[in-house]
Amino acid sequence: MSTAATATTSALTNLILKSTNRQSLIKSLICPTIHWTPLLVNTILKHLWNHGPKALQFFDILLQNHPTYVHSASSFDHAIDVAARLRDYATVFTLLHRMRSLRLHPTPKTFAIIAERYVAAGKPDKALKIFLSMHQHGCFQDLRSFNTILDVLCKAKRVEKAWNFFKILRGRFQADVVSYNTIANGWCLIKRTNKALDTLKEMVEKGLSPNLTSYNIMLKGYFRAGQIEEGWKFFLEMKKRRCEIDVVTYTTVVHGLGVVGEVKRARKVFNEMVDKGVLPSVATYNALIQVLCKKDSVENAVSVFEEMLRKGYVPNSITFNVVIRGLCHKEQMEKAMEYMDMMRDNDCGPNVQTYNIVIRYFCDAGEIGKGLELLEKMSSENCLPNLDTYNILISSMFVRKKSDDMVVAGKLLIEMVDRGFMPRRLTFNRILDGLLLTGNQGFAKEILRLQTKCSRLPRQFKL
DNA sequence: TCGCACCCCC
Repeated sequence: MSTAATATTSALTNLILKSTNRQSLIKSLICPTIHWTPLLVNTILKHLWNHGPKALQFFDILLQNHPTYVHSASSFDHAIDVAARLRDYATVFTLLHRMRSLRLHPTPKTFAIIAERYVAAGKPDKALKIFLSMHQHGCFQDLRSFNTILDVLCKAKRVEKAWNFFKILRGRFQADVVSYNTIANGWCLIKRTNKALDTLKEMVEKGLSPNLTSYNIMLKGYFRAGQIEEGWKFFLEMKKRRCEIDVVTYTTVVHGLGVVGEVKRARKVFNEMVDKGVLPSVATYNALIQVLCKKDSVENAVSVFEEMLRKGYVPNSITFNVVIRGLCHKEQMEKAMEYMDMMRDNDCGPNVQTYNIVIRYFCDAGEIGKGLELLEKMSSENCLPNLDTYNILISSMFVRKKSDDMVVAGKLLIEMVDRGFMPRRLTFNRILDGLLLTGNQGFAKEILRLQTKCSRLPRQFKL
Protein backbone atom coordinates (compact mmCIF):
# COMPACT_ATOMS: atom_id res chain seq x y z
CA MET A 1 0.00 0.00 0.00
CA SER A 2 1.16 3.54 -0.64
CA THR A 3 2.15 5.86 2.18
CA ALA A 4 -0.96 7.96 1.62
CA ALA A 5 -3.16 4.87 1.84
CA THR A 6 -1.41 3.79 5.04
CA ALA A 7 -2.03 7.22 6.52
CA THR A 8 -5.70 6.99 5.59
CA THR A 9 -5.94 3.55 7.15
CA SER A 10 -4.39 4.71 10.43
CA ALA A 11 -6.56 7.79 10.58
CA LEU A 12 -9.71 5.76 10.02
CA THR A 13 -8.69 3.06 12.50
CA ASN A 14 -8.08 5.74 15.12
CA LEU A 15 -11.36 7.40 14.36
CA ILE A 16 -13.21 4.12 14.89
CA LEU A 17 -11.32 3.32 18.09
CA LYS A 18 -11.87 6.75 19.60
CA SER A 19 -15.54 7.12 18.81
CA THR A 20 -18.02 6.60 21.60
CA ASN A 21 -21.16 7.30 19.68
CA ARG A 22 -22.47 5.26 16.80
CA GLN A 23 -24.38 8.09 15.13
CA SER A 24 -21.37 10.36 14.90
CA LEU A 25 -19.21 7.49 13.69
CA ILE A 26 -21.74 6.82 10.93
CA LYS A 27 -21.49 10.46 9.87
CA SER A 28 -17.71 10.25 9.71
CA LEU A 29 -17.58 6.96 7.82
CA ILE A 30 -20.39 7.55 5.36
CA CYS A 31 -18.82 10.49 3.69
CA PRO A 32 -18.30 10.99 -0.04
CA THR A 33 -14.59 11.76 0.29
CA ILE A 34 -13.82 8.29 1.60
CA HIS A 35 -13.47 5.85 -1.24
CA TRP A 36 -14.22 2.47 0.33
CA THR A 37 -12.61 -0.59 -1.22
CA PRO A 38 -12.44 -4.20 -0.02
CA LEU A 39 -8.70 -3.75 0.54
CA LEU A 40 -9.23 -0.73 2.78
CA VAL A 41 -12.01 -2.45 4.71
CA ASN A 42 -9.95 -5.62 5.18
CA THR A 43 -6.90 -3.70 6.33
CA ILE A 44 -8.92 -1.83 8.93
CA LEU A 45 -10.55 -5.08 10.10
CA LYS A 46 -7.09 -6.59 10.53
CA HIS A 47 -5.97 -3.60 12.59
CA LEU A 48 -9.05 -3.97 14.75
CA TRP A 49 -8.54 -7.71 15.20
CA ASN A 50 -7.80 -7.27 18.90
CA HIS A 51 -10.84 -5.09 19.42
CA GLY A 52 -13.59 -7.36 18.18
CA PRO A 53 -16.62 -5.24 19.15
CA LYS A 54 -15.20 -2.22 17.30
CA ALA A 55 -14.36 -4.32 14.27
CA LEU A 56 -17.92 -5.57 14.09
CA GLN A 57 -19.36 -2.12 14.64
CA PHE A 58 -17.29 -0.76 11.79
CA PHE A 59 -18.27 -3.60 9.46
CA ASP A 60 -21.92 -3.21 10.39
CA ILE A 61 -22.00 0.54 9.79
CA LEU A 62 -20.84 0.12 6.22
CA LEU A 63 -23.19 -2.81 5.77
CA GLN A 64 -26.28 -1.02 7.09
CA ASN A 65 -25.66 2.60 6.35
CA HIS A 66 -23.61 3.00 3.22
CA PRO A 67 -25.83 3.88 0.26
CA THR A 68 -23.69 2.20 -2.42
CA TYR A 69 -20.73 0.30 -1.04
CA VAL A 70 -21.19 -3.48 -0.81
CA HIS A 71 -18.84 -5.61 1.27
CA SER A 72 -16.79 -8.24 -0.49
CA ALA A 73 -16.93 -11.91 0.46
CA SER A 74 -13.46 -11.67 2.01
CA SER A 75 -14.59 -8.83 4.29
CA PHE A 76 -17.53 -10.95 5.36
CA ASP A 77 -15.07 -13.74 6.15
CA HIS A 78 -13.09 -11.37 8.37
CA ALA A 79 -16.21 -10.19 10.17
CA ILE A 80 -17.44 -13.75 10.65
CA ASP A 81 -14.04 -14.68 12.03
CA VAL A 82 -14.19 -11.83 14.53
CA ALA A 83 -17.73 -12.69 15.64
CA ALA A 84 -16.90 -16.38 15.97
CA ARG A 85 -13.84 -15.57 18.05
CA LEU A 86 -16.07 -13.55 20.35
CA ARG A 87 -18.27 -16.65 20.44
CA ASP A 88 -21.11 -14.50 19.23
CA TYR A 89 -22.65 -17.22 17.07
CA ALA A 90 -25.90 -15.32 16.54
CA THR A 91 -23.95 -12.69 14.64
CA VAL A 92 -22.01 -15.38 12.76
CA PHE A 93 -25.22 -16.81 11.34
CA THR A 94 -26.75 -13.41 10.71
CA LEU A 95 -23.70 -12.52 8.62
CA LEU A 96 -23.81 -15.87 6.84
CA HIS A 97 -27.41 -15.29 5.81
CA ARG A 98 -26.66 -11.72 4.89
CA MET A 99 -23.98 -12.96 2.53
CA ARG A 100 -26.45 -15.18 0.76
CA SER A 101 -29.06 -12.45 0.46
CA LEU A 102 -26.41 -10.28 -1.20
CA ARG A 103 -25.64 -13.21 -3.52
CA LEU A 104 -22.12 -13.38 -2.19
CA HIS A 105 -21.79 -17.06 -1.66
CA PRO A 106 -20.03 -18.22 1.45
CA THR A 107 -16.91 -20.06 0.35
CA PRO A 108 -15.22 -23.16 1.76
CA LYS A 109 -12.94 -20.68 3.50
CA THR A 110 -15.92 -19.18 5.33
CA PHE A 111 -16.81 -22.59 6.73
CA ALA A 112 -13.22 -23.38 7.58
CA ILE A 113 -13.11 -20.21 9.67
CA ILE A 114 -16.30 -21.06 11.54
CA ALA A 115 -15.20 -24.65 12.09
CA GLU A 116 -11.83 -23.54 13.39
CA ARG A 117 -13.44 -21.20 15.90
CA TYR A 118 -15.86 -23.87 17.05
CA VAL A 119 -13.00 -26.27 17.67
CA ALA A 120 -11.04 -23.59 19.50
CA ALA A 121 -14.08 -23.00 21.70
CA GLY A 122 -14.15 -26.71 22.57
CA LYS A 123 -17.06 -27.57 20.27
CA PRO A 124 -15.63 -29.96 17.66
CA ASP A 125 -19.01 -31.55 17.00
CA LYS A 126 -20.43 -28.18 16.02
CA ALA A 127 -17.50 -27.86 13.64
CA LEU A 128 -18.37 -31.16 11.97
CA LYS A 129 -22.01 -30.16 11.82
CA ILE A 130 -21.31 -26.89 10.06
CA PHE A 131 -19.09 -28.73 7.59
CA LEU A 132 -21.83 -31.25 6.88
CA SER A 133 -24.38 -28.48 6.38
CA MET A 134 -22.26 -26.48 3.94
CA HIS A 135 -24.41 -27.42 0.97
CA GLN A 136 -27.49 -26.02 2.72
CA HIS A 137 -25.70 -22.68 2.68
CA GLY A 138 -25.03 -22.93 -1.02
CA CYS A 139 -21.49 -24.22 -0.84
CA PHE A 140 -20.53 -27.66 -2.06
CA GLN A 141 -18.23 -29.98 -0.18
CA ASP A 142 -15.32 -31.44 -2.03
CA LEU A 143 -12.10 -33.22 -1.22
CA ARG A 144 -10.35 -29.94 -0.46
CA SER A 145 -12.91 -28.85 2.10
CA PHE A 146 -12.89 -32.37 3.57
CA ASN A 147 -9.14 -32.12 4.00
CA THR A 148 -9.54 -28.69 5.55
CA ILE A 149 -11.96 -29.88 8.21
CA LEU A 150 -9.61 -32.77 9.02
CA ASP A 151 -6.77 -30.29 9.36
CA VAL A 152 -8.80 -28.02 11.63
CA LEU A 153 -9.52 -30.91 13.98
CA CYS A 154 -5.95 -32.20 13.88
CA LYS A 155 -4.37 -28.81 14.53
CA ALA A 156 -6.54 -28.51 17.62
CA LYS A 157 -5.25 -31.94 18.66
CA ARG A 158 -8.66 -33.55 18.19
CA VAL A 159 -6.95 -36.26 16.23
CA GLU A 160 -9.06 -39.19 17.40
CA LYS A 161 -12.17 -37.33 16.29
CA ALA A 162 -10.60 -36.46 12.95
CA TRP A 163 -9.54 -40.06 12.42
CA ASN A 164 -13.04 -41.42 13.12
CA PHE A 165 -14.62 -38.85 10.85
CA PHE A 166 -12.04 -39.65 8.21
CA LYS A 167 -12.73 -43.38 8.33
CA ILE A 168 -16.45 -42.80 7.77
CA LEU A 169 -16.10 -40.39 4.87
CA ARG A 170 -12.81 -41.24 3.14
CA GLY A 171 -14.63 -43.33 0.57
CA ARG A 172 -17.15 -40.65 -0.30
CA PHE A 173 -14.51 -37.94 -0.76
CA GLN A 174 -11.87 -40.19 -2.33
CA ALA A 175 -9.24 -39.37 0.26
CA ASP A 176 -5.87 -38.51 -1.24
CA VAL A 177 -2.31 -38.20 -0.01
CA VAL A 178 -3.11 -34.81 1.50
CA SER A 179 -5.87 -36.33 3.65
CA TYR A 180 -3.54 -39.03 4.97
CA ASN A 181 -0.69 -36.60 5.53
CA THR A 182 -3.04 -34.35 7.48
CA ILE A 183 -4.04 -37.19 9.79
CA ALA A 184 -0.45 -38.38 10.16
CA ASN A 185 0.57 -34.86 11.06
CA GLY A 186 -2.17 -34.79 13.68
CA TRP A 187 -0.81 -37.94 15.32
CA CYS A 188 2.64 -36.38 15.29
CA LEU A 189 1.32 -33.24 16.96
CA ILE A 190 0.21 -35.32 19.92
CA LYS A 191 3.49 -37.27 19.81
CA ARG A 192 1.92 -40.53 18.61
CA THR A 193 4.51 -41.26 15.97
CA ASN A 194 3.58 -44.93 15.72
CA LYS A 195 0.00 -44.02 14.86
CA ALA A 196 1.31 -41.62 12.25
CA LEU A 197 3.38 -44.37 10.72
CA ASP A 198 0.39 -46.74 10.75
CA THR A 199 -1.71 -44.11 8.99
CA LEU A 200 0.85 -43.73 6.25
CA LYS A 201 1.20 -47.50 5.92
CA GLU A 202 -2.55 -47.76 5.52
CA MET A 203 -2.34 -45.14 2.80
CA VAL A 204 0.23 -47.22 0.94
CA GLU A 205 -2.01 -50.29 1.25
CA LYS A 206 -4.76 -48.25 -0.42
CA GLY A 207 -2.43 -47.68 -3.34
CA LEU A 208 -1.36 -44.11 -2.63
CA SER A 209 2.32 -43.16 -2.51
CA PRO A 210 3.78 -40.96 0.20
CA ASN A 211 5.35 -37.73 -0.99
CA LEU A 212 8.12 -35.60 0.45
CA THR A 213 5.61 -33.89 2.74
CA SER A 214 4.72 -37.27 4.27
CA TYR A 215 8.39 -37.85 5.10
CA ASN A 216 8.89 -34.35 6.45
CA ILE A 217 5.86 -34.84 8.70
CA MET A 218 7.29 -38.05 10.16
CA LEU A 219 10.69 -36.46 10.60
CA LYS A 220 9.26 -33.51 12.51
CA GLY A 221 7.12 -35.93 14.50
CA TYR A 222 10.14 -37.84 15.79
CA PHE A 223 11.89 -34.66 16.89
CA ARG A 224 8.76 -33.28 18.50
CA ALA A 225 8.23 -36.52 20.40
CA GLY A 226 11.79 -36.38 21.67
CA GLN A 227 12.79 -39.42 19.58
CA ILE A 228 15.96 -37.73 18.43
CA GLU A 229 17.88 -40.78 17.30
CA GLU A 230 14.85 -42.17 15.42
CA GLY A 231 14.57 -38.77 13.77
CA TRP A 232 18.22 -38.76 12.86
CA LYS A 233 18.06 -42.28 11.42
CA PHE A 234 14.96 -41.32 9.47
CA PHE A 235 16.82 -38.31 8.07
CA LEU A 236 19.75 -40.50 6.98
CA GLU A 237 17.31 -42.93 5.40
CA MET A 238 15.61 -40.09 3.53
CA LYS A 239 18.96 -38.93 2.18
CA LYS A 240 19.81 -42.46 1.10
CA ARG A 241 16.52 -43.36 -0.57
CA ARG A 242 14.91 -40.17 -1.71
CA CYS A 243 17.31 -37.83 -3.31
CA GLU A 244 14.94 -34.91 -3.25
CA ILE A 245 15.12 -33.73 0.35
CA ASP A 246 14.35 -30.05 0.57
CA VAL A 247 14.75 -26.91 2.65
CA VAL A 248 11.87 -27.97 4.91
CA THR A 249 13.66 -31.23 5.71
CA TYR A 250 16.84 -29.40 6.63
CA THR A 251 15.05 -26.74 8.67
CA THR A 252 13.30 -29.47 10.64
CA VAL A 253 16.58 -31.16 11.47
CA VAL A 254 18.43 -27.94 12.35
CA HIS A 255 15.64 -27.00 14.71
CA GLY A 256 15.11 -30.50 16.07
CA LEU A 257 18.76 -30.99 16.96
CA GLY A 258 19.10 -27.49 18.30
CA VAL A 259 16.24 -27.61 20.78
CA VAL A 260 17.76 -30.63 22.51
CA GLY A 261 21.05 -28.77 22.80
CA GLU A 262 22.90 -30.45 19.95
CA VAL A 263 24.04 -27.10 18.63
CA LYS A 264 27.18 -28.36 16.90
CA ARG A 265 25.27 -31.01 14.99
CA ALA A 266 22.62 -28.44 14.08
CA ARG A 267 25.28 -26.13 12.68
CA LYS A 268 26.84 -29.01 10.78
CA VAL A 269 23.51 -29.81 9.11
CA PHE A 270 23.06 -26.15 8.28
CA ASN A 271 26.46 -26.08 6.57
CA GLU A 272 25.78 -29.37 4.86
CA MET A 273 22.68 -28.06 3.14
CA VAL A 274 24.62 -25.19 1.66
CA ASP A 275 27.18 -27.68 0.33
CA LYS A 276 24.44 -29.84 -1.15
CA GLY A 277 23.02 -26.84 -2.96
CA VAL A 278 19.83 -26.54 -0.94
CA LEU A 279 19.46 -22.86 -0.20
CA PRO A 280 18.51 -22.02 3.41
CA SER A 281 15.35 -19.96 3.69
CA VAL A 282 14.56 -17.22 6.19
CA ALA A 283 12.83 -19.94 8.21
CA THR A 284 16.05 -21.98 8.31
CA TYR A 285 17.95 -18.97 9.57
CA ASN A 286 15.23 -18.30 12.12
CA ALA A 287 15.52 -21.85 13.39
CA LEU A 288 19.28 -21.59 13.74
CA ILE A 289 19.18 -18.16 15.36
CA GLN A 290 16.58 -19.30 17.85
CA VAL A 291 18.59 -22.37 18.75
CA LEU A 292 21.73 -20.30 19.27
CA CYS A 293 19.83 -17.85 21.47
CA LYS A 294 18.46 -20.57 23.68
CA LYS A 295 21.24 -23.15 23.76
CA ASP A 296 24.37 -21.23 22.88
CA SER A 297 24.85 -17.48 23.16
CA VAL A 298 22.96 -14.46 21.94
CA GLU A 299 26.24 -13.07 20.56
CA ASN A 300 26.55 -16.03 18.20
CA ALA A 301 22.90 -15.66 17.29
CA VAL A 302 23.43 -12.00 16.43
CA SER A 303 26.39 -12.85 14.23
CA VAL A 304 24.26 -15.33 12.27
CA PHE A 305 21.62 -12.59 12.00
CA GLU A 306 24.26 -10.27 10.56
CA GLU A 307 25.46 -13.00 8.23
CA MET A 308 21.99 -13.41 6.82
CA LEU A 309 21.76 -9.67 6.20
CA ARG A 310 25.12 -9.76 4.37
CA LYS A 311 23.83 -12.55 2.17
CA GLY A 312 20.87 -10.44 1.20
CA TYR A 313 18.12 -12.17 3.15
CA VAL A 314 15.27 -10.03 4.43
CA PRO A 315 14.58 -10.91 8.06
CA ASN A 316 10.91 -11.15 8.99
CA SER A 317 9.14 -10.44 12.25
CA ILE A 318 9.94 -13.94 13.51
CA THR A 319 13.66 -13.30 13.03
CA PHE A 320 13.47 -10.05 14.97
CA ASN A 321 11.33 -11.50 17.73
CA VAL A 322 13.73 -14.38 18.24
CA VAL A 323 16.71 -12.05 18.52
CA ILE A 324 14.83 -9.62 20.75
CA ARG A 325 13.79 -12.40 23.07
CA GLY A 326 17.40 -13.58 23.28
CA LEU A 327 18.60 -10.07 24.13
CA CYS A 328 15.91 -9.61 26.77
CA HIS A 329 16.88 -12.90 28.30
CA LYS A 330 20.45 -11.66 28.64
CA GLU A 331 19.07 -8.48 30.22
CA GLN A 332 20.19 -6.36 27.29
CA MET A 333 17.00 -4.35 27.15
CA GLU A 334 18.54 -1.34 25.38
CA LYS A 335 19.83 -3.56 22.59
CA ALA A 336 16.39 -5.15 22.38
CA MET A 337 14.82 -1.73 21.95
CA GLU A 338 17.32 -0.97 19.19
CA TYR A 339 16.14 -4.05 17.33
CA MET A 340 12.57 -2.82 17.74
CA ASP A 341 13.61 0.40 16.03
CA MET A 342 15.19 -1.68 13.30
CA MET A 343 11.86 -3.37 12.77
CA ARG A 344 10.21 0.01 12.33
CA ASP A 345 12.87 0.98 9.79
CA ASN A 346 12.35 -2.28 7.93
CA ASP A 347 8.61 -1.70 7.81
CA CYS A 348 7.88 -4.94 9.64
CA GLY A 349 6.45 -4.30 13.03
CA PRO A 350 7.11 -4.36 15.96
CA ASN A 351 3.98 -6.45 16.27
CA VAL A 352 1.97 -7.44 19.31
CA GLN A 353 4.23 -10.45 19.89
CA THR A 354 7.31 -8.22 19.98
CA TYR A 355 5.67 -5.99 22.56
CA ASN A 356 4.59 -8.99 24.61
CA ILE A 357 8.20 -10.18 24.78
CA VAL A 358 9.66 -6.92 26.04
CA ILE A 359 6.72 -6.07 28.28
CA ARG A 360 7.08 -9.46 29.86
CA TYR A 361 10.77 -9.02 30.54
CA PHE A 362 10.25 -5.56 32.02
CA CYS A 363 7.47 -6.86 34.23
CA ASP A 364 9.53 -9.83 35.38
CA ALA A 365 12.27 -7.37 36.34
CA GLY A 366 9.72 -5.49 38.44
CA GLU A 367 9.61 -2.51 36.07
CA ILE A 368 5.86 -2.46 35.65
CA GLY A 369 5.96 1.23 34.83
CA LYS A 370 8.05 0.55 31.74
CA GLY A 371 5.66 -2.22 30.77
CA LEU A 372 2.75 0.22 30.97
CA GLU A 373 4.72 2.77 28.94
CA LEU A 374 5.12 0.18 26.20
CA LEU A 375 1.39 -0.51 26.34
CA GLU A 376 0.86 3.19 25.59
CA LYS A 377 3.50 3.11 22.89
CA MET A 378 1.87 0.21 21.09
CA SER A 379 -1.53 1.86 20.88
CA SER A 380 0.14 4.93 19.46
CA GLU A 381 1.47 2.67 16.71
CA ASN A 382 -1.92 1.16 15.94
CA CYS A 383 -0.89 -2.12 17.45
CA LEU A 384 -3.62 -3.31 19.78
CA PRO A 385 -2.82 -5.45 22.83
CA ASN A 386 -4.08 -9.02 22.78
CA LEU A 387 -5.15 -11.39 25.53
CA ASP A 388 -1.54 -12.29 26.34
CA THR A 389 -0.56 -8.64 26.75
CA TYR A 390 -3.28 -8.13 29.35
CA ASN A 391 -2.44 -11.35 31.14
CA ILE A 392 1.25 -10.47 31.32
CA LEU A 393 0.62 -7.02 32.72
CA ILE A 394 -2.14 -7.99 35.11
CA SER A 395 -0.35 -10.99 36.55
CA SER A 396 2.80 -8.94 37.10
CA MET A 397 0.84 -6.68 39.41
CA PHE A 398 0.39 -9.42 41.96
CA VAL A 399 4.04 -9.78 42.79
CA ARG A 400 3.64 -7.14 45.44
CA LYS A 401 0.14 -6.10 46.23
CA LYS A 402 0.39 -2.35 46.01
CA SER A 403 -2.90 -0.51 46.16
CA ASP A 404 -2.23 1.56 43.05
CA ASP A 405 -1.27 -1.54 41.09
CA MET A 406 -4.55 -3.18 42.00
CA VAL A 407 -6.50 -0.24 40.64
CA VAL A 408 -4.51 -0.27 37.41
CA ALA A 409 -5.08 -4.02 37.15
CA GLY A 410 -8.80 -3.44 37.59
CA LYS A 411 -8.82 -0.81 34.88
CA LEU A 412 -6.99 -3.12 32.50
CA LEU A 413 -9.50 -5.84 33.28
CA ILE A 414 -12.39 -3.54 32.40
CA GLU A 415 -10.62 -2.53 29.19
CA MET A 416 -9.98 -6.10 28.11
CA VAL A 417 -13.59 -7.12 28.64
CA ASP A 418 -14.63 -4.06 26.68
CA ARG A 419 -12.47 -5.26 23.80
CA GLY A 420 -13.98 -8.69 23.71
CA PHE A 421 -11.47 -10.70 25.72
CA MET A 422 -12.72 -13.04 28.38
CA PRO A 423 -10.47 -13.00 31.47
CA ARG A 424 -10.07 -16.27 33.32
CA ARG A 425 -11.90 -16.68 36.59
CA LEU A 426 -8.55 -16.70 38.40
CA THR A 427 -7.77 -13.23 37.05
CA PHE A 428 -11.08 -11.89 38.34
CA ASN A 429 -10.59 -13.46 41.75
CA ARG A 430 -7.06 -12.22 42.17
CA ILE A 431 -8.03 -8.66 41.31
CA LEU A 432 -11.02 -8.82 43.65
CA ASP A 433 -8.87 -10.12 46.49
CA GLY A 434 -6.24 -7.49 45.81
CA LEU A 435 -8.74 -4.64 45.80
CA LEU A 436 -10.41 -5.82 48.99
CA LEU A 437 -7.09 -6.27 50.78
CA THR A 438 -5.96 -2.78 49.84
CA GLY A 439 -9.19 -1.12 50.90
CA ASN A 440 -10.70 -0.48 47.45
CA GLN A 441 -14.15 -1.82 48.34
CA GLY A 442 -16.00 0.43 45.90
CA PHE A 443 -13.93 -0.59 42.90
CA ALA A 444 -14.12 -4.23 43.95
CA LYS A 445 -17.91 -4.05 43.75
CA GLU A 446 -17.67 -2.69 40.24
CA ILE A 447 -15.38 -5.55 39.19
CA LEU A 448 -17.72 -8.05 40.80
CA ARG A 449 -20.65 -6.69 38.79
CA LEU A 450 -18.57 -7.01 35.65
CA GLN A 451 -17.73 -10.61 36.45
CA THR A 452 -21.36 -11.49 37.04
CA LYS A 453 -22.30 -9.85 33.77
CA CYS A 454 -19.60 -11.74 31.89
CA SER A 455 -20.53 -15.13 33.24
CA ARG A 456 -24.29 -14.80 32.86
CA LEU A 457 -24.79 -13.31 29.48
CA PRO A 458 -24.35 -15.29 26.33
CA ARG A 459 -21.98 -13.45 24.13
CA GLN A 460 -23.76 -11.08 21.86
CA PHE A 461 -22.20 -7.81 21.03
CA LYS A 462 -24.65 -5.11 20.20
CA LEU A 463 -23.89 -3.90 16.74
C1' DT B 1 -0.79 -31.29 3.89
C1' DC B 2 5.27 -30.33 6.05
C1' DG B 3 9.87 -26.25 8.39
C1' DC B 4 11.08 -21.01 11.99
C1' DA B 5 8.40 -16.98 16.81
C1' DC B 6 5.28 -14.99 20.07
C1' DC B 7 1.86 -16.32 24.64
C1' DC B 8 -1.65 -16.75 29.99
C1' DC B 9 0.22 -21.03 33.19
C1' DC B 10 0.42 -25.91 34.14
